[in-house]
Amino acid sequence: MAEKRNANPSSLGTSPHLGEVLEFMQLLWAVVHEMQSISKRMHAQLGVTGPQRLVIRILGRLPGLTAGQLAAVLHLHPSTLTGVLARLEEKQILERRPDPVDGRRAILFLTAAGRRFDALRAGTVEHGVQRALARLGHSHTATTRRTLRILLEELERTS
Amino acid sequence: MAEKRNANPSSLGTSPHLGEVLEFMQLLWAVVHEMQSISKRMHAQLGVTGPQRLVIRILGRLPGLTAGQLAAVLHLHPSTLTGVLARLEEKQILERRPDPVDGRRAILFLTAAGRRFDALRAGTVEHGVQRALARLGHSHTATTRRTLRILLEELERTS
DNA sequence: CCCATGTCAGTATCACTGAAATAA
DNA sequence: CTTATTTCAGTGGTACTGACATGG
Repeated sequence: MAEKRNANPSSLGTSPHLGEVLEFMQLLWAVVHEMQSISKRMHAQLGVTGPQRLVIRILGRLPGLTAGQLAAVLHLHPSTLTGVLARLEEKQILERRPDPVDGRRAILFLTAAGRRFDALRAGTVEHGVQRALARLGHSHTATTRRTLRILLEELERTS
Repeated sequence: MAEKRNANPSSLGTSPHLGEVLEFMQLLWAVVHEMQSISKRMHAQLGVTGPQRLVIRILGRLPGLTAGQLAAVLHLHPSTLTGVLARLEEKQILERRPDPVDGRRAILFLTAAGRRFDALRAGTVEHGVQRALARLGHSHTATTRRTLRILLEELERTS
C-alpha cells in the first residue's frame, strides 16, 4: 500500500498538461488541504485544531483582546469566531470576561491550561511552517510573506 | 500598568508583536480561510465549490482519470473524494463509468454541463489567483511555486 | 487467501446568512 | 432611535477513521 505513494509524480503531481494557473491552483489547494489535514490530526492527538491553536497563540501574545479585534486579526466573520471560542471555553483553555468599560464586549484571556497549549510545538502546523521557513532562509521568507499578502489581497478582491 | 496600548488599530493586521513564524501562520491561515470563503460564495452563486471546480478543471484537461488517480493529483483521501464526486454527479456535471479493464475502478468524464463549468472564470478562486500571478510577474510566479512546494513538503512531514 | 479500489457510516470543525439580544 | 458588538439557529461542504463490498 506504500507502493501507491505516487510512483511517478512527474506525470500527475506536476503534470505539464495543466497550464500555469491551473497548476498553481492545484498547489494552492493542496496546501490548504494539508493545513486542514494537520489540523484534524492535531485535534485527535492534542485536542485542539489549527485555527483554535492560532487563537491560543495570538491571545498568548496579546491578552485582553476583544472578540471583534480577534476576528479582525484572523480575517474571520464574528459569528464564525463565536463557535471557535465556545469550543475553547468548553475545554477551559480560554476565559471570556465582560469588558468593564463596554458591556457589549467580551475580552479574552488564556487559562493556565491555555498557556500550556501556547507552549506546545511538536505535531503542530507551526512546526512544519517553521521547518519550511528555516529551509527557505530569511530573505526568501520575507519575499514569500510579501507574495502571500499580494495573493490575499487579490483573493479578497474576488467578491 | 496604565499603559495605553491603543496604538493604530490597523497595526493589528500586521502586528509587530507576533514574531516571524506566528505572523507567517496568521497570513497562511488567512489565505486558507479566504479560499474557503470564496469557495462558499461560489457555491451560492455558481453552484459549485472551489474543490469541486478544481476537479472539473482537471477532468477537463485529463478526461478518463480513475477516482484513485484523481485523489492522488488532489492529495485527497479517497473517501473524501467520494463525497465530492457524488455531489458533482448529482448535479449532472460529471459522469462515472465502470472501467472496462478493471471492474473495481470508475473512470470519470465531464458531461456537457460540466464542460460549461470548466469554461467559467468570473467569480472563481482562479480568477483571483490569475490576477495575483499577473501582478507578481513570471519570475516571481516561478519562485512562489517553488516556495509553496517546499511548504507543502514540510507540512506533509508533520505526521 | 490476500491485496487493491472504492464506497459507506459516523463524527467533528469551519464558514457563512440572517435574525435577535443587549448595550452604547 | 440608531448603531455597534456579539451570540444563536440553521445549512452545507470538507476531511477523516474504520468497516465493508467487490474485483484482480
